[in-house]
Amino acid sequence: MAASAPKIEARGGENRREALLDAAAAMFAAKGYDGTSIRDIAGAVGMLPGSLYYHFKSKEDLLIAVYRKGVARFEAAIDEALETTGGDPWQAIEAACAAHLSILLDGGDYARIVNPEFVRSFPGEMLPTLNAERDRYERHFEKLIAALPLPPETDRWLFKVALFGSLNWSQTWYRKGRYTPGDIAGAFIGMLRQKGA
Amino acid sequence: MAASAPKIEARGGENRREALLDAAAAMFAAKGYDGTSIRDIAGAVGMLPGSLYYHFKSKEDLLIAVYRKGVARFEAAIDEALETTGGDPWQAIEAACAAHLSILLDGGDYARIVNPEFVRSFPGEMLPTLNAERDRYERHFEKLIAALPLPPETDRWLFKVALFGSLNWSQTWYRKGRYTPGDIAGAFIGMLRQKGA
DNA sequence: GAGGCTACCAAACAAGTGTTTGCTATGGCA
DNA sequence: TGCCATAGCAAACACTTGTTTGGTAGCCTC
Repeated sequence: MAASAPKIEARGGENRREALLDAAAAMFAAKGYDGTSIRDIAGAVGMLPGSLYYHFKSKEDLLIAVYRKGVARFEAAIDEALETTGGDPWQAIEAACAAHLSILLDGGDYARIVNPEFVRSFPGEMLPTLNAERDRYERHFEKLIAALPLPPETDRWLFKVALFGSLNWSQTWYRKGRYTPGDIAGAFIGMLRQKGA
Repeated sequence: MAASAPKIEARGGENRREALLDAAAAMFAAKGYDGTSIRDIAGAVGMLPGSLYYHFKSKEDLLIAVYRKGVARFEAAIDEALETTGGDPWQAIEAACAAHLSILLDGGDYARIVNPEFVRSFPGEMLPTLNAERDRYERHFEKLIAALPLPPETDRWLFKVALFGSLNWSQTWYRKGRYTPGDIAGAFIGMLRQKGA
């Protein structure tokens, strides 16, 4: 991104763009990409539809920007979680899962956009771009799983997708109150952790 | 395709309705509900857009019909799987999971529609109707899980959503060839099955 | 105080949307 | 033969969609 001018944000410069991103994230999450119109988004921040095109060159461009911000939140959360965790691999992956869940469940609207099942409804040409972004994030978890003391017959790739499935599925049933992200992460890891190890 | 029946089937009674359902399922699965137009669906079976309204009274009505057919497939598959399974609870749930996966992964386009993450993009008023349909299906699994000899501290509800997450997530990574639905079901159940029990 | 840049308005554009309406060709039944 | 339900055509309806274009008020610099 071009960031060479340090003063120009004096008047609603970057704020308006950010407001549009927030509104777009909220409405995409609520009604889907196709279900949300430029007029909806612009209207939510008190703008006319045409004015949005000053900040984003197309609706797809806006979506990509929202998506990037979503992935960045996940990455920041597990980076922070892993910094404060000791060497025990089970503890490390549980912390990463808890961080993942905290963004997924309480991280606002941006997190919803990142869900691959959500992404499937997007215009096809942008799919490779978005998936590459996501793959990079998942690699953090692959490393953590590689360090786990699992029974030798365990397929670690299947382990990853099983874990990811459990985690991401929580979006469909989670309601605030009953369980915290930490509870869920602990329970899931507990189920997957063989008693002998 | 039409080897022995040349043109006469252009006016088939129930066949045309079924053809519309198939086309709708395929296009909903590929491009989403909003991304698919009545013209697309009607055109796919060689009909004009208005003619579709003879068979379905609205686009939402068509979607509900597709969804119902999707859920019915899942139910038929696990009903059949459970009939031929012995009394061992772990064996029973593994069979149910394998049946669920075989529909989810190789069951064609109808299966995709049932995914809740997909359903979230549907018009809001129909959500309760669709979810009730799905809850009924999930209850089969709740019964199977209730019969499992799990450690006493295990939250069986979290066990269910963890398992369901792993299973349904497979839609996002599965490609034909490497694993069969049976392989995946066996591996997932194996991971969740504590060695001591 | 002239020029230029930022951020936006106002209005239109062509294309596509779900749906309704009136009509018609077909085939079975009395 | 006449009747009637079936299954679909043809054309329009009112509306929404993403996007473009031309203009302009306010600020900053020279």
